[in-house]
Amino acid sequence: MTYRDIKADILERILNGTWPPGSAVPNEQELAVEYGAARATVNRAMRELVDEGFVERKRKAGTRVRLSPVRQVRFEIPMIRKEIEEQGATYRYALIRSEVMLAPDWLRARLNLKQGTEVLHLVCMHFADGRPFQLEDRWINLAATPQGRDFDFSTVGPNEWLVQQVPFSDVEISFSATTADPEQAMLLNCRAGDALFRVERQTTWQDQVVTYVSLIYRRDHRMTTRY
Amino acid sequence: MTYRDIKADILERILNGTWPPGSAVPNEQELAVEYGAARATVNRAMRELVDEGFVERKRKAGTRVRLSPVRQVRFEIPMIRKEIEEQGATYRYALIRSEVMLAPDWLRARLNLKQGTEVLHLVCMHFADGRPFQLEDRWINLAATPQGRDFDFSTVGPNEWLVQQVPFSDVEISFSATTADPEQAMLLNCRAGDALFRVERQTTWQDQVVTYVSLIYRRDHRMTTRY
DNA sequence: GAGTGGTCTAGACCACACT
DNA sequence: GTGTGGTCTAGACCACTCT
Repeated sequence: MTYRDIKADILERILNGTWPPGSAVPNEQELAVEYGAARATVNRAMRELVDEGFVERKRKAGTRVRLSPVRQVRFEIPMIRKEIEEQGATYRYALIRSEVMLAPDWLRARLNLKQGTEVLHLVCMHFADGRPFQLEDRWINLAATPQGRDFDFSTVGPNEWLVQQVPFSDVEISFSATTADPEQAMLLNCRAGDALFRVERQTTWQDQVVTYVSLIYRRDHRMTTRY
Repeated sequence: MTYRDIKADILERILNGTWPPGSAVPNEQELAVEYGAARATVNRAMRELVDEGFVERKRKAGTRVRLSPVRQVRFEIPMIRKEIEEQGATYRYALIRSEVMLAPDWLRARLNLKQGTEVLHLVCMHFADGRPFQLEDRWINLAATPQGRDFDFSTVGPNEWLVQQVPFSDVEISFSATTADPEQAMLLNCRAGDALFRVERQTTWQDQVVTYVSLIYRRDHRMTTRY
């Protein structure tokens, strides 16, 4: 019996109703005896079942099957170039606009920036087989990443540049729907007022917001995953 | 040194550039000696770093810091009642429409159903503090879940019923934007043509699709998470 | 106080992937 | 073949939390 077998067996008993939601699961010692395994092996199986949201454990109280399984989705966030190339399409990038400016009020409030902070505002397009795929509207905090001021983003996209500057950080991401304004409609080759799919991402490093970006896709775009 | 300390220390070295992206990390034996810990303890720390996308491991080849961080998002998918109640709002549910019918062609194609399969089509509203929050447009495969035919969904929502009836092995979920048709606009109290945020979910058990549901939110709805 | 899970250890064998 | 991670074991001690 490997920990995988034990995990699968326990999960089977949960799913087929042997141990219904809310019921107690035998303790590790008992399961170890039943499966003829070490307690550490049972423990690993159970820890993964906790991770996946099937059971809850408390010291002394023991292990119980969750009433309603807390299912989690895991998304990979690929780089746009990879995403397009993995679809078998040709990737093309274009810088539309680039300007250094004082952070506008809405951005200052959102990113918690001091008054007078300069930001780099970039608007870029990402094409798949020549068709507009993603509109990237990015704001880079120059107080956190001053080297961005002089970098030439006309051939390298800001995301590819940033991941080399700030390798790992804390990210808040959100998905929503929005409507196309006239400029967005022109760039994405749709009509003003059309529904668009939007991903917003805010990246923090050491308590300082590095960048805020709004990634806008045409209405028919789907982000899909399995679990 | 606990495995948490070891993990934190290794992560620190990755973040501060001691072990830059692409570089090799010492093997488990060496790290165990360095930290004065058992190899199993180092192993647990490293396994979590793999889970979190910071390093890659291969037998024989050893452990390397990932070049481009494959960052992953984890979403919890709460039940709608909980989602609303956790916002401190009052939840209300209403069944709008319920009918048994032959699966329409687009659904048959999507769910891979045989011709002549009967499905239950439900349209439901979920309200937060009396305001439309989510429109649920659900299709239940009666070949997989025949007991749904006679259940009364006027007080219990289909999701709450389903999780008690059917275990599920595989879920495909996708996010997109769509436009309100006249009926949706009326139910969600917005205008036809408005942008809406849509979550689609298809649930499979033992190679048979159990249910397909489209969950529609008003434009201002955001799904947010951190990673 | 006592029962349960959380973690660590030292040692072992195995499976894979590279040579 | 050989080096690496993957896993298991038996035993131990600890930390939380319930009574």
